[in-house]
Amino acid sequence: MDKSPLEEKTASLNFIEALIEKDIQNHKNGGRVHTRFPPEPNGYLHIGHAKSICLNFGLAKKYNGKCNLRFDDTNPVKEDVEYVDSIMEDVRWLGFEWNGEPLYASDYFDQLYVWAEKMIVDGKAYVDEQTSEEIAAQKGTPTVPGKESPFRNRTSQENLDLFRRMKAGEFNDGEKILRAKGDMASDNMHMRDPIMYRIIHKEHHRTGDKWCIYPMYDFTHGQSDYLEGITHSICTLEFEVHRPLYNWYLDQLVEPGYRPQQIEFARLNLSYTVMSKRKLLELVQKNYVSGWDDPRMPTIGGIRRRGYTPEAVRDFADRIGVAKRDNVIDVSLMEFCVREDLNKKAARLMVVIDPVKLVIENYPAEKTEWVEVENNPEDPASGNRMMPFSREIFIERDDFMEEAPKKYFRLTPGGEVRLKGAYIIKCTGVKKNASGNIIEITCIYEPESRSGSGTEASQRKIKGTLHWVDAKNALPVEVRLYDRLFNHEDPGGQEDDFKNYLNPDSLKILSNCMAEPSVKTLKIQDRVQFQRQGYFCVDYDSTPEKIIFNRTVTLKDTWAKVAAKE
RNA sequence: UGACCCAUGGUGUAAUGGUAGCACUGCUGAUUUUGGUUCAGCCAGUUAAGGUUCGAAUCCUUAUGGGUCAACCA
Repeated sequence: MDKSPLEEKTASLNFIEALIEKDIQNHKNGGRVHTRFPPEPNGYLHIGHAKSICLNFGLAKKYNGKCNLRFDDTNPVKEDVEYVDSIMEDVRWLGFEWNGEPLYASDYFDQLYVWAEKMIVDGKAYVDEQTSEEIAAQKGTPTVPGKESPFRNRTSQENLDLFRRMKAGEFNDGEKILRAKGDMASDNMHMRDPIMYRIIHKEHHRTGDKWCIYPMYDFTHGQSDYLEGITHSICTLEFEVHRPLYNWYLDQLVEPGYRPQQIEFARLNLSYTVMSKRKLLELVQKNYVSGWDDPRMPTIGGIRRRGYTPEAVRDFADRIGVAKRDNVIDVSLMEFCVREDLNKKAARLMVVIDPVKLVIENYPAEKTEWVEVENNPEDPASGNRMMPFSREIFIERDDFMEEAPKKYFRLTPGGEVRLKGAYIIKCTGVKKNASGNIIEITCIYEPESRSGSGTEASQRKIKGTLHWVDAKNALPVEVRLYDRLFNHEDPGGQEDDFKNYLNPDSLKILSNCMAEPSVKTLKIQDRVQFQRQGYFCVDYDSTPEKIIFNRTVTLKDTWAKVAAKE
């Protein structure tokens, strides 16, 4: 039986959970927990949003509460339905289902308008008709107090009339705005007569041409939370300074009592990538990547296409924790999470990425036999499969060296190696072309050494085991080797352009890889392990004629480290 | 030269006045028909100085460092 979260004293809580548990114990809001994920539909979601999604939906789940999906769509200039659909897809892919229908801040435009008029009638808001430059100039700076607008003391009647005419479309964009009467000397810039409404003659993706005035974020978010009965309104640190305004608007508009509480946490930063919408957009627009879902992008679409599982992403979100201090998570933690998940789930396959032909001289020319190999040693239920084996096979070019360092235990001239699932072979020579490149390796095999035969020869201890593919039955496939997009830990935080730190080797396309015949049964997005190499998934571009794999992540490679040191 | 927020190993995160722990990374070693997995172990931390206290990572003060705030963006 699951214990209630409140009884689980053993697990430590993050500061938001601690706060929520205190609220539940104090029976605040009747002990309800209701969160929301409030994206603006003006771009694609990235791994930072995934942290927020896991947090908000995860909290609701943990405390038997609800989590709304609410699109913060108050600016028709930037927003589009295209994004709404992709955001819903991403949230669902991560494995979460929102409470009821998707909600929209634009659903509350009528109520917000009523509230705006109330502010005017109460003498707490006024119509300003200065230019944005004038307003900015008189707003002061964080260290210099602002000055009051010359339009600040109009009568309520005049303000109401002007505001209604704004709504009626009598003015052009930017001609007039509605401002709240805050405090132009406040240390908090957001309290210096914040703008409530602006004129935008633009069709809205949901309300069409009903409105030509649109509320600002600050005049929308808290009220939306209030209307939805949100208890804990979780957002990132940069909204901390907005909190006084968030609370102030509600205090002006609604009866004392229930209030949603804004709580801020530190956004996710990941090493070796950029997260800002602007920079990601630039990568797409200038074709440094193939699109928003390029497998190198930190977007949820990119991560999905790369082959990450939702489970791995959720586990990652769990492990990075939630706190208020700025942080940079090492991307190797994310790689760890996906390896750990895929190790349990991914079927093993033999694929030779950089093939070189190997001929077994003492193996009959016409013979093909079938050998049995495990699908996944970590999952006995996954069973075994048969692979063809014959005189000519492909092995990895890296798995042979004419002059090898001491700890190299793959194939060398005169050396022995085991072909996984098949026989022990011994190298007898190499053939090279005119330019000195190896074109063929020759070996002899030990006929008694077949794997699983139980013979003494088959049980001999051999240091190296290679993956291989039967040449006659090999299927050529394309493999896209992805690596980190940037070769600097913090490409966005440098003096010069972040694009100077793009990793030139972030994508290598190899089109002559040789796969075992069973790859034919794979479908788009299937995830597998290429034995000894890494985890791969079948790309969207794949067709039955041309199978294409994306490398999700390499296997940990102890040898690569040793070799690099030599 | 203002207000607010933050400060624990390389990274991230716990310890809620009472033994500084966990994970990732890195490094050893064992096991292994994946140089994978698994297992065992190691390196490494409370920004500083005062104060309160029997006792401080935790509370207070100051300093230092980092972050946020001056869109008719969210």
